[in-house]
Amino acid sequence: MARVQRDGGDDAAPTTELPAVRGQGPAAVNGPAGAQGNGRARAIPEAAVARLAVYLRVLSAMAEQGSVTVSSEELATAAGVNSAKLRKDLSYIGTYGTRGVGYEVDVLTSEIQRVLGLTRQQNTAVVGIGNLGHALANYGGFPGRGFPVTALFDVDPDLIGVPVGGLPVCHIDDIPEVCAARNIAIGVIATPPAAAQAVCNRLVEGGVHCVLNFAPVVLQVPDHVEVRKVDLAIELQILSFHVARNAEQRGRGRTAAARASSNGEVV
Amino acid sequence: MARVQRDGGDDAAPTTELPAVRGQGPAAVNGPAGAQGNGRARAIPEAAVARLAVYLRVLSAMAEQGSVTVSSEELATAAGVNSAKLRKDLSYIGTYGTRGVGYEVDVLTSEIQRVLGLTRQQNTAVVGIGNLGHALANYGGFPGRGFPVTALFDVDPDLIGVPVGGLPVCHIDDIPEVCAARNIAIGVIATPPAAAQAVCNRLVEGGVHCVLNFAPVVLQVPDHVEVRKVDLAIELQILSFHVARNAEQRGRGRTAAARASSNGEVV
DNA sequence: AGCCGCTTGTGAATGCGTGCACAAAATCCG
DNA sequence: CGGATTTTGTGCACGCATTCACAAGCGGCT
Ligand SMILES: NC(=O)c1ccc[n+]([C@@H]2O[C@H](COP(=O)([O-])OP(=O)(O)OC[C@H]3O[C@@H](n4cnc5c(N)ncnc54)[C@H](O)[C@@H]3O)[C@@H](O)[C@H]2O)c1
Ligand SMILES: NC(=O)c1ccc[n+]([C@@H]2O[C@H](COP(=O)([O-])OP(=O)(O)OC[C@H]3O[C@@H](n4cnc5c(N)ncnc54)[C@H](O)[C@@H]3O)[C@@H](O)[C@H]2O)c1
Repeated sequence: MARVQRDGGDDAAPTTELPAVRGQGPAAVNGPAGAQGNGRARAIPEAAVARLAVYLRVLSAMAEQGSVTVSSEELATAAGVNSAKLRKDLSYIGTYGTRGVGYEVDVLTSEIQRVLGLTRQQNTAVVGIGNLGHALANYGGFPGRGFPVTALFDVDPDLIGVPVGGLPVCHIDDIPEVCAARNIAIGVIATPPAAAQAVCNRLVEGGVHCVLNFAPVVLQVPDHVEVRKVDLAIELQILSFHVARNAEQRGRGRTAAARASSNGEVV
Repeated sequence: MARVQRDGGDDAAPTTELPAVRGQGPAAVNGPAGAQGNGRARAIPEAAVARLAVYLRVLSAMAEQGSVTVSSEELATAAGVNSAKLRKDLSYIGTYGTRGVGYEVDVLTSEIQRVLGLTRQQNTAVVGIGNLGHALANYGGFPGRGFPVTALFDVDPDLIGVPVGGLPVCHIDDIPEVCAARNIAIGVIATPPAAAQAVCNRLVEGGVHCVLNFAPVVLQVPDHVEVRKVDLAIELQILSFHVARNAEQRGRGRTAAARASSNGEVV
């Protein structure tokens, strides 16, 4: 397992340890006895991790554009957040800014990459090479960001062995074996909902600890497996709720608060 | 007042008004004067709205399976959440349970649909008919859940006029006009990142108030427009963080306490 | 060198979300 | 018909997240 290192990482960094997220479990264990032995590393809130990934993308865009330093204000507006929140997020990973000046783009970039574990590539597998699976397998944004797609799986006999995006499709019965052999870290499920749980179980068998699920079902997994789901229908329904809310608000004369233009347009 | 009209159904329900979410704006304006005049309707937390959509899906699966009533415990485990949280979520939309028995599946279904604004279909447009856009246009799960795809747009001359999923592709210059004409409520952006902002602006011109964005950029929109983004690279990076964290934890002997069901929230 | 303006980093306050625990209600059963 | 049983609905407390506000620190300017 060659620890594939990304750009010329200063892997040295002796001071900062890799922090751990803090108790998100029920009844957090922070009793008086809970004081954990590791003196240093502060915890990173889950919500902050998600934003760090956004900052990373904005930073890379700025680097391409030639910027050398950024202020928290600049970076914050580009990322669509409050500047205080941004500074607090960055403070979780260390102190890399210069007061009165801002942050060095490349320093901040590599520090965030380090904390997110992006100095090491994560092999990814896609299961279910249908409409969505094809798009995912062909998408250049994954390998480009350190997530090479190194295995594809499906159950359809017509697909087995066919190369998609340059990689031949394997049969789902081989999931455990192939995942273990190719050191797959992340499994992406793009099968019909009915098959998702079974596929997930196979992935876990193959030693996959992280799953990204596109199928609209709630997966049951052992404690040590992390699942994130992307559910487009739910996203649309949340938007639908806002449509209804806005229509309601527009119906009655609402206090100035939020509205900006809201001129004549009707639903 | 044009209260959101929902189809014929049981509009009776005199008690429950359509509630509004509370301050989600940046720099929320909830100053001391912010006390809103509407006495009754309680606010639904944003997080609860996302979960209601999940409950809805689980409920429809249960209805197909022939269930007539569910207890909060059943529904909660099926949805992957705490039963207390589920009951609290449901309490935001009204009181439809029977103590000692549970909830009637069809009643709960229609009440959640009502609150989410799903009694009315939301016309949806997809912009950028590439790999991802094709998958979205062909996906049956959208029209099946009340989000008919009624417009497709692209800039590629070879695509204009070509039917995809039975619907011909229009040119992006026609976005404002076509969106207004077809009463598009939700716009889905699946273009390359560089084009996303321009496309978004056109959608807003066309009267679209809700946008679902797949392009990895932060969109700038007027206050009255709601944007949700689906960013797969960020999802993978969050998973990557957990890989790194677990590797770290596994390095040292860590107390068992750790993890429970975890995730839940849709990003 | 010393002062000034700018920006970071963070303590503190507030608000929100979550989970617990229990009273209220409704059905079932003796 | 009354009590036992079950399950809802919610008050309450706690912890996380967000935001404010400001001292600390750094560079540049005079
Ligand atoms: N297409 C979209 O835009 C879209 C949007 C949102 C959600 N989804 C979800 O993503 C999933 C895939 O969608 P799709 O449109 O690509 O569907 P699809 O039918 O085009 O593709 C499904 C693929 O999975 C394969 N498959 C079926 N059973 C399998 C199994 N047991 N193991 C492995 N592979 C199996 C099929 O052979 C097929 O290739 C579905 O769950 C769908 O709900 C899709
Ligand atoms: N394919 C995936 O699995 C995937 C995954 C995550 C994110 N994304 C993102 O989704 C977006 C689309 O991805 P894709 O793989 O479908 O790309 P793609 O290149 O296959 O398709 C892009 C489509 O957008 C069209 N287009 C280009 N400029 C346009 C413009 N100005 N207006 C309208 N249409 C325009 C192109 O003609 C093409 O049809 C990208 O932003 C990508 O980063 C894709």
